[in-house]
Parts: sequence; C-alpha cells; structure tokens
Amino acid sequence: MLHQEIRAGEAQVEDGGSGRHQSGAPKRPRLEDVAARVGLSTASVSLVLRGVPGPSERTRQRVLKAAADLGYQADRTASTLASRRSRLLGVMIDIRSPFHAELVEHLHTAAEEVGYDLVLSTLTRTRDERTAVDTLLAFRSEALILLGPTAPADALAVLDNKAPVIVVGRRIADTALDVVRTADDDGVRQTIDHLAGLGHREIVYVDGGKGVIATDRRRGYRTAMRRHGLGDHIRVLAGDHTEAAGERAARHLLDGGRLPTAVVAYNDQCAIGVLAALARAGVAVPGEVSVAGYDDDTLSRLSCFNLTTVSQSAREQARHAVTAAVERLDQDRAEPREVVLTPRLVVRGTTAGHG
Amino acid sequence: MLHQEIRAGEAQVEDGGSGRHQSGAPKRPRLEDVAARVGLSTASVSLVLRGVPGPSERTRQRVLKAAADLGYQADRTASTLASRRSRLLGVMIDIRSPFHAELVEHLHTAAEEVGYDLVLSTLTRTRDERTAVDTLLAFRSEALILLGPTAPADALAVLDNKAPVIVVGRRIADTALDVVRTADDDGVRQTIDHLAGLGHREIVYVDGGKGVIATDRRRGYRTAMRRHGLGDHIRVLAGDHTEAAGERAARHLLDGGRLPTAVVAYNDQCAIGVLAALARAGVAVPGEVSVAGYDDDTLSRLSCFNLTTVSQSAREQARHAVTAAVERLDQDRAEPREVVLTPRLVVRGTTAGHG
DNA sequence: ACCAGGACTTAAAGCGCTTTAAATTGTCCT
DNA sequence: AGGACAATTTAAAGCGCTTTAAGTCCTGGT
Repeated sequence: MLHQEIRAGEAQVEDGGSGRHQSGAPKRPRLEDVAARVGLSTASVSLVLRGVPGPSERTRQRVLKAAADLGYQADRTASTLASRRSRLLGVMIDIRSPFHAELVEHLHTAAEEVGYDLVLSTLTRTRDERTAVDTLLAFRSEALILLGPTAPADALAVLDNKAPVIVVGRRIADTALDVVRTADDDGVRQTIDHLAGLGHREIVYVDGGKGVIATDRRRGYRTAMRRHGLGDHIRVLAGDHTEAAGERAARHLLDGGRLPTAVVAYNDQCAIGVLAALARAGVAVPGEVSVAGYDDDTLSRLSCFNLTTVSQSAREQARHAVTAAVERLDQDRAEPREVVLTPRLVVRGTTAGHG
Repeated sequence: MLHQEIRAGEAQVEDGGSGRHQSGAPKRPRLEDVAARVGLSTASVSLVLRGVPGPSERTRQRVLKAAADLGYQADRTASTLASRRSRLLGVMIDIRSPFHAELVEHLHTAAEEVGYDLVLSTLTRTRDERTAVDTLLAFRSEALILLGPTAPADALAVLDNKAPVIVVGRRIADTALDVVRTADDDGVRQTIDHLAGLGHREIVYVDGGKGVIATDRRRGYRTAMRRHGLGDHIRVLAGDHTEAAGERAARHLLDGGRLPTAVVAYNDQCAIGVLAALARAGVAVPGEVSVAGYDDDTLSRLSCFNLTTVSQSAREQARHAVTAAVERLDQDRAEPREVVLTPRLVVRGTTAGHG
C-alpha cells in the first residue's frame, strides 16, 4: 500500500527540514532537482520520465534512480499546462448510487488502459449538475462522461461544445451526443419471457414514474406481454423508484383480493418494497407470487432477498464510454454514436414456475 | 442545471468555429480574452474575478459582464500553478460505501464554506490506497482526508510529510496525525444500555473480526455488560462485517437450543444476516428476539428491516475533518488533534421490551 | 501652480512542466 | 584528418494564471 512512500521520507533529509511544520513544509522535489542531481537538463529528465524515446539507456537509468531517490512525482497541474493536455476524463456521478460505483470502478481500469486518468465530481443534495460539470471543466477534463444526467438534451448539446460529452445510461433523442446505455425495454422483455416461460400469465408491472428509463421499461413490459399473447393481462400499477412505492403497490394488490402470479418492478428498490409487503402478508415468494426487479443492485444480491433482476453490464458500459471518449479525443471521430447494450437477466430465488 | 451554459454557446460565434469538430475545438476563453474585451490588463481582470479589493466599481462591472459574455471560467491548473495554492482537499474514499457517500456530501458543503474544493479518489478492487493517494497528491491537494484508511500508522505518518493527513473513522495509536472518529465502544454501550433498560439480560454479540473498530465495539459490549451486572451473560460469537457472518451466527444460536433475548451485531450488514436467519426460522423480531446493528447504513433504514442501529454522525465528522485541515493549512496548527465524537443510538423497530 | 497621497492599473516575473529547434557529441567513412 | 550523419542533449519559449513592485491619474491642500 503506502509503504513505498518511505523512500520519499528519506529524501526529506536532504531538504534540511525534518518536520512538516518546523521551517515550512519541505517542498516537493521538482524536475529541476532531479536534473541537478544527475547533472542533466530538465528537458532530458522530462523525456525519460515520460518514456519518450530519445535519451540513452545510461541516462534513462540514472534519471530513474534519481527520481526514485527523491521521491519525485510530477506535478499534474504543470504538466497539463505545458502540454496543453490533461489526459483527464471528467466523470459526473451520484456518489450514492451503487451502480455508479460499479461503473466508476470499471471506468478506472478502462481509462488506465488507454493512458487517461479520471476526475470524479459528484452530485449531492446541494450540488447540482452544473456545479459538478463546472468542476470537471475547471480541471480541464478533456471529455465528460456523465452518468445518468438529468439535464435537458439541449443543455448537454451546448456543453458538448466545451468538451465531448458521453452520456451513460440515459436515452437522448436525436442529438449529436455520444450515448452508451442498455436497452431497458429489452431487459423487461427478458424478465417477462422468463416468467411466461415458467407458466405465468398474470404478470403485473409496478411502474417507475416519469422519465425516459421508466418509459422504456414500461414499454418493454407491454410489448412483451402482447407478444406472449397476454395483452389482456397487462396491468401497470403506479409507482416510482422507491421501496415505499413497491410496498404501496403490493398492498394495493393484496387489498384487491386476487393476487397476480408475478410482479415485475421498475427497479430493485421498488421490488424489495413489494417483497416486504408480501412477506408481511404471509404470501410466499416465489411459492405463490414471483417477483423480479431491475438493476442488479447490491440489495438484490443480499441473501435475504436473493432477487431475480436485470443486470446492466457496468463493465461493458464503462468500456464503451471510455472508448467513445478516446475516439473523440485521439481519433477525431466526429459523428455521434449511440451504443445500446443488451442487459442480462439474472435469475435468482424470487421467481419460480407456476401452473 | 446546465441551462446557463447556453451563454457560453453564444460566445462560440466569435470564434468563427461553429462545430466542435470542424476547425478544431473552439478554444476556451482565457483571461487575456476577457482583458482585451474590456481594454484592461489581465492583472485587473484577475483581481476582479477573484474578488480581491482594488479595482474600481466601474471596472468590476465591466469585467464581470465581459467574463459572463465570454463564458469565461478560470483554468484551475494555471491558477494553482501561479498562486502556489490549489485550495484543494484530497479525499480518499471507498466509492461503494454508503457511509463514505454521506461523508463526502458533508465534506463538500463544509469545504465550500471555507473556500476549498474537493478532489475525490476512490479505492476499487484494482486501485489501492497508494494509487489513490498519489492521485490526490498529483493534483496538488493541500491536505489529505482519508476515510477509513487501512495503511499502517507509520506509512500514514510518512505521508503526512507531504501534506497534512486527516484520518477519518479509524483509531490510530500515538502518531502525530489528526484523527476524527466516533467512539465505537460508546456506540455499543448505548445499545446495551438501551436493551438492558428494556429488560434484556441475555444479550449476545456477533463479532466483527479483527481490526481496531471491531476491537473497540467488542470492548464496548463487554464493558457495558459488566456495568449492568450482566458479566455472566457475556457471549461473543465469531463473525465479520458480512451478511453471511450474521446468518451463520444466528443459525448457530438457533441450533444451540435456547435463544438469547437480544443480539447485537458488529454492523448493519451482519445484523441483517441475523434478521434473515431468524425470519427464516420463524422467530419473531422484536417479539422473541431483539436485534441491533451499527452504522445506520442505508440498509437499516429500509422499512422491511427498520433496524435499531448506531449512527456515526457523518455531518459532524465531515465538518471536523475539514476544520482540522484548514487549521493545519491556514492557521498553522502543529500539534496533532484527535476528535472523538459520540455516536448516537437510533432506535427503530427491531428492539423491544423483554421481561 | 505644485506636490503629497490615495485610488487604480499594469508590466513583468514567475509557477513547474513540455516541446521544438538547435547545439553538441560520437561514429564511421573515405 | 575531415566531414557527414545519427544519436543525444539542451536552451528557450511558452501554457494561463497570480502577484508584486512600479507606474499613472486624480484630488486637495497650500
């Protein structure tokens, strides 16, 4: 982990200052210090440290050693300024979303592979998208990867003039933006196929409210139901993305007398609300009623839920987002591209045969 | 949200280039552009934009307008380089932790109040603490706020030579580092007090494994039990921070014949495992057995769990962390400081009277 | 009129690096 | 030995801002 840092600690001695707060913080070594140590110009040192071909092997070795001895670490701000490139991809996230967490993880590895770094800026209750994006821009991000932005399409289009924008996880109608997302309707279709295959016919859908995603998923439900000849059983209950909505919907069903044999919810949170309400009413899942969610949320994996759900292939989306950014930045692709991935149904324990 | 960006869009016209990818990206306006527009020097513009007193009101207004017209936004990298200050606090997080998410939220507001910005660097499966911290340093963070670091104390101490380190959420024995944390033993003590007050005597504790935090909580349990004269009932079951561990522990209790009247778990994840196992065995909670966790995790708030737990006052910890950093940076405090906050018991629905 | 002093402005020198053109060194022929 | 050419190395000019010392202009006072 941090152990290697000790090398840098030794270097402090050279600086004369032992304690940080004694005679001011010991200045971090600069390129010049490394250069002086090996008796070369800063230009050569810079070349070596960046792995640019040119310097002789002997020079290379000496510089590397000197840099290591001093615990030298390039100053990003200066490099960025001088090279006119930050090699930074700005990523806007909602730090509370487990799914975003997963995306970030993969974005990191994908970016690293192509020599870019990430700078994260999160939304919070008091930090809106504009602020978050401005921060990314202030850091000179070369491209903006926005996870689930809610800003209107035209605002995003304007933003795109400052730096290529890659929208992840949200459908955007006819703009020149790059978009990476999964086919939400297809995810629900797979769920319905799965349930229908198990013999279910009365499959209720708990809606996710307004928003493109909710719309797509709802459409997926309707279309799939019809395709299975279950058009007459289509039944959409109002809901949203919360657990509370799921409970409400389930209670509604319970109060209604006859229960459907399966409930598909807009997302996992909502599905869990359904599960909770059913459990409280003593309805066996998946014995009497099957339940499915969407998102493959961390929640759904908890053994106490073990929810059948739809996974959005975070890894693939992350890779495509980074690729899109790199194509814009290094291969001057000009035409926008939309990558629509197919989600994957994850069958767990809340769905079972019926009939 | 992003709507205001449109102003910047208009400015593009001046640049001659309409499309981003036509004749190269339209360069973002520089200080010089703003200065030229109002016929002043860049020095004056800089002064105005930073709110430094000096420029006349007339100048101030004109500069502000010009900057707005151009959609000017200062380049952080250049400012940092020139001023030798980044006014950046580096924050190391585990992006998958809901608790860290909460801390970050409050860190943002606390930092903003004192004129600092945050730069986040997360741990992932393939990104260790060293990498995360190096990134923060490369951005020239002036101080490092590390959320739950696992690096050994001496490594952290060395790091502290590069920039003041503030450790959050972890106890560190005698170092010169600033630490902000909550009293873990006290949190468990409060839980035990609560349960004992409800008449419980047989209170089992499911352990959290090794690590300072687990140690503190376990100690809190033991001490509190003794204080209530329940020393004979002390019973610690092996476990860790996972749901699986909770289930295992609960099954062990179920197999053991007589159940305790209350189970206190190392954390919420673990507590939820306990809940799941008990539910599966048909044991009523809190009817027959009361259960409590620790962390006030998002999970614990789900209505289907509604778990009694201990909250770590994220807001307070965040504020103290930022304050500590600012004291180091702007008020040259040299003596290390440890802030130990008192956690707060959050009584929900899994604990009830007994006896 | 003339000058001190206040109110503004600005020229210019960096910050720590990258990059390009030019200089230096070394090598190999003839 | 002299020169061409390749291999290295480096001087120097920035990158876009901040900052400080040094102006420039007025205002009044005398």
